[in-house]
Amino acid sequence: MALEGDGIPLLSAGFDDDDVHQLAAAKLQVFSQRYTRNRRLVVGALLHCGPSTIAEILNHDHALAQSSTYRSLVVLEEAGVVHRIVTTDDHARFELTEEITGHHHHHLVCRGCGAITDVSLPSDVERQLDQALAEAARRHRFTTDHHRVDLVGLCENCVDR
Amino acid sequence: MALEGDGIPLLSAGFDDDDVHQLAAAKLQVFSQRYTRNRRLVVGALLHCGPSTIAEILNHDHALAQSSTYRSLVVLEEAGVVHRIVTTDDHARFELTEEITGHHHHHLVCRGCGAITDVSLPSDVERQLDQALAEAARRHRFTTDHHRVDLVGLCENCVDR
DNA sequence: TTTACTGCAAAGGGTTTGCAACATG
DNA sequence: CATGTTGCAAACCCTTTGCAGTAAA
Repeated sequence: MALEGDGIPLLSAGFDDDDVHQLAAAKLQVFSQRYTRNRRLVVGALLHCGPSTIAEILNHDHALAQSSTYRSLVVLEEAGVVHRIVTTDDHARFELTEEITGHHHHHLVCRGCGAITDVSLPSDVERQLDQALAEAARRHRFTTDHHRVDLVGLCENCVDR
Repeated sequence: MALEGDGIPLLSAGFDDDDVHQLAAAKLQVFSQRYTRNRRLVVGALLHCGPSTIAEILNHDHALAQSSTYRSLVVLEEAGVVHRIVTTDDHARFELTEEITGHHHHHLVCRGCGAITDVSLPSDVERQLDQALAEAARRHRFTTDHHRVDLVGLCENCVDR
């Protein structure tokens, strides 16, 4: 199983690729959607490559057609299997949702190469932040879906170029 | 002067529109760029409307041509006068930078109408978050430009529709 | 008066969609 | 078999760019 840089498993112990696929299938079923070969390939690519652009997904699996991949991602997003990551502004990136991976995390967004690295914060910081954000939302009568904490900058490879 | 919902002035006391324009002109001058009528109009629109899309800027000032506005925003962004906000995925949004407004803040991003509301967090939360993020970046040898903390959800107007 | 900026219109490029063929339950 | 899914190619739409005319230092 893939391990994250912090030593935190991307998936909790016992979660393997099959579990992810089963969970994805179950989530699609709720929306009366089939877990087809293409959709499985897309999930497989994300499982294998982490946060990826469409181009990276297509490149990882030449069996996938571009338009179908876009359509698969729409369905997978609606079902809560994948999540669209907003980065700087070029290509869209997708990753498996926390509901699938069971792992809350944030992103280091490289403005050089666009790469995204997952990081997690100490749980006490996360908790305090959640409270402060909830309070801010309440003040503005804002209904929160999720929060987004990103660091924008340059990754190790791009910084010395 | 425009006041923020939290009762925190968007600009520190004594800052008025003229100060913003002077500061913008100074920042452009560093890059040998002129603070022209168009660029002033764009800054004026952002000053008046807050985080805005190109369409909103054009709508606010019918004297502005679309292509010129795009070009103005590129120059203003390079000079550190405006900042591109990445939201869900439709149109780009722009706001005046914190260097101009002197006010660190975060965003409530409405996935219904795309509206962006500025909020600020208690300084102790902000400080603790900064430390945790700096530590995460260090672990990954990541060079941070800035952090981004957003709440994604539905604004007051969009929630009951 | 030189250099940078503007505006129109056309091109670019990631994403979406129409439609006929296909596969899955 | 009926319905949902796929793939090709064309359409979309926000954004960028070429170029001739204009304004700013």
